[in-house]
Amino acid sequence: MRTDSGQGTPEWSIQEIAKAAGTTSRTLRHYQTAGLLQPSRVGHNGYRYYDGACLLRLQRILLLRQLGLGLDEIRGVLQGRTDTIAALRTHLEVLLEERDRLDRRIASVRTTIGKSERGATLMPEEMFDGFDHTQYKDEVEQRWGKEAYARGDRWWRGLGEEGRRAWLQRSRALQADWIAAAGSDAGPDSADAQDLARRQFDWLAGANGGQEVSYAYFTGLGEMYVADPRFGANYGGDAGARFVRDAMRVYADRYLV
Amino acid sequence: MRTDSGQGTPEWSIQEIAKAAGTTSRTLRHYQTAGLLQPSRVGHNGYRYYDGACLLRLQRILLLRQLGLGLDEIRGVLQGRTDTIAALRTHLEVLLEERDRLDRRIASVRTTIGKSERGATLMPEEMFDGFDHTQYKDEVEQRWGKEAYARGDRWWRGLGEEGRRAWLQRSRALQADWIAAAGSDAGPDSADAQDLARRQFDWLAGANGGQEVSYAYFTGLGEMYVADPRFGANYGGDAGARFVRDAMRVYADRYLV
DNA sequence: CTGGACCTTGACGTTACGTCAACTTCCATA
DNA sequence: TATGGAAGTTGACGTAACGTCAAGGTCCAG
Repeated sequence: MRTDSGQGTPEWSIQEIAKAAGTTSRTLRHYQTAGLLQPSRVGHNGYRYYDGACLLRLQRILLLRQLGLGLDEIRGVLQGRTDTIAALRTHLEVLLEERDRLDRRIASVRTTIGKSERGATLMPEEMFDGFDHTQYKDEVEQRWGKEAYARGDRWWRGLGEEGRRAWLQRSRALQADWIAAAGSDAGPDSADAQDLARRQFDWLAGANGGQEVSYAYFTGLGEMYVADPRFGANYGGDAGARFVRDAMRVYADRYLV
Repeated sequence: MRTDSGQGTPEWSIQEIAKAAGTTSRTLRHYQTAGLLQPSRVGHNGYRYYDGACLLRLQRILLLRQLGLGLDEIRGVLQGRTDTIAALRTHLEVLLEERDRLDRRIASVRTTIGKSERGATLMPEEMFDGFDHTQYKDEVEQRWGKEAYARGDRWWRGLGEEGRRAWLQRSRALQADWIAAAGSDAGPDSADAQDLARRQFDWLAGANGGQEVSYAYFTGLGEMYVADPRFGANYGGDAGARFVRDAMRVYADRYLV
């Protein structure tokens, strides 16, 4: 138990002080190498000994730790470099942001579970050009008209499991090729880009349920890729979306007049 | 950009598929070593190539990742070992617990900031025998009487900064010694234990503001250490608290009759 | 003197990659 | 054809805060 080093100040072994503070000896060694807490004395055999001041300092460290502060921040506080209240305030903001992220994630998981339960293959809808038919139903109706949505939905449901999978693979392949093409230094009127634009046209023709793809529809869609980041994201972000839009416009001017 | 391996199935390089999916090539290599996603083909030069099926699988992985699932769980889902919905439900519970912990931590940080602002040295009061004078005011009054609380509070405030620090060091030293003694196999009536009981008595006499420490008060306090885990925690938990109580009772029977 | 408890340093594991480092391969251009 | 740059590869370290061996010294009671 307690020993007196001969100078009247009581001191304890590493295990004793660890238990007293409700932690482990490993943690104490860790704090030492981290520069947070030095033993008050080290025996000739290398044993660490701690006194009352150490115990107080340790309590303080553990309090801040349990509030979630990192060892670096705690070191700043202990050295007086940082004000305790300021450190806590900063920390609080981090925690609040963390909770926000967590809340959003929880909501996402919940809706995903809900959708899965309602029979979605999970993610097909998500991937259709960045559109989730169920989630964005209202928006789609507003943007393309009620009739267009219903037609698209019928077509989509009519594809069947296998058909949807194939369709998505084709969509994704097309998007990936767009991204790769945008990364090269070929212009939107290059043969490669125009080939992609043609595939894009065919792809849309297939998706439109037999409805024709007009000049206005085609170029308008291109504009939307740029305007709406949720769409553009599927084509490699802003720069990629612009490339797609330009290539589509060139194609339309050339073949859809 | 895209290449055709000669079998009609389109494929992409590692960078291309990474960009298309909105991630990095490093991540793809990582998923491979993690057993989540193999390239559809590996060139004679070691280059990885991915096809549309890979892209779909990757999208699925990334979706689950962004919901917060770990790679292990995702592997289970992909292999069909785990039901997707079941995995998400389990995950949701983890997230909810996480948020609970976060909420509690946020509350702790907030009250700590509040107390610090109101001039607390931060943690002195916390440590006084597990009591926070401000937080547990009502409880103390109920347990020990209004008068006793006021007297203790006056005494405490009268100590001054330096005095409080010294007092706390003494308290902590005493508690640590109790814990160490409880860990040895000496009984509550051993010389060591009785020496501690005497120090405990002196300590209480000093804290009581000149008020005498009666037999009932001393033994009652010992009982409370066992009954109230918040007190007992300072003496090493339940077993430690029992040891302290027993030693205090022996001491009281011997010297406080 | 000896067994067991306690101490030391050193090093690996944890999570999902980010970030060099060293080296090879591919491809377009001079 | 030589070459320079972009892109590919494997290997390894870093991250936060310790937990958990491993191998070996120290202390103490019987």
